[in-house]
Amino acid sequence: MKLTSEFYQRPDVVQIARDLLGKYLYTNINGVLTGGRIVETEAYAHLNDQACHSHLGRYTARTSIMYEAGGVAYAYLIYGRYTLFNIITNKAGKADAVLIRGLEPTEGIPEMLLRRGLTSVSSKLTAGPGLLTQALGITTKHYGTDLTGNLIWLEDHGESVPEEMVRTSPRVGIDYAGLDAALPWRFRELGSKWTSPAK
DNA sequence: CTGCGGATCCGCT
DNA sequence: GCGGATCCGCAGG
Repeated sequence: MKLTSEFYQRPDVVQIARDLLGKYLYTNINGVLTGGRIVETEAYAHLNDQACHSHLGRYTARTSIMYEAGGVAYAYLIYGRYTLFNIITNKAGKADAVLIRGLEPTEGIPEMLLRRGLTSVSSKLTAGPGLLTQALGITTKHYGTDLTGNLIWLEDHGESVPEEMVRTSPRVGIDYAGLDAALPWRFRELGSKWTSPAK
């Protein structure tokens, strides 16, 4: 069943990031259904989380959508090249977000391969926040899309992810066959800035 | 108006 | 392991 606004509007963004593991993300772009199972997410908390775009509490062209009630898409361009897809959570005015970092492809694989310019399924298909958006056809045009609608949405298939498989906070992920690259190389603590790899 | 740096990925060494 | 690609949001003057 489709996730509802009640799911997205809960106050604990880390818990939502955790709960999103094992859920399914779908798009229906130009009549083509594509989707996959979520295996890695990352929580961004509104105030006092220096890695979060809304952490200063400012309302700008890019961050305005973050202040809407949970259940809308925040998509933005990074490095002039990749679109990243976030789910806005919490109540209106509480600008939390969850970045979707990794998917296990399940639906519309031929179309996703086409969009990615690949010929066979591998970790190159959807193991990374900038890769899965390309596979799903998500662009910055989808900024603000209602996730309870029929363009981009999430489903609960009743699958549970055992706690011992989960690495957590604020980045949460599970290991699984075929997408080893989904798991991280760098972390930050919730509330901190990014730790630059080499700079 | 200008300048800077980024929630990334890929290819080359 | 490292640099480059290639936009744009945002801050500062």
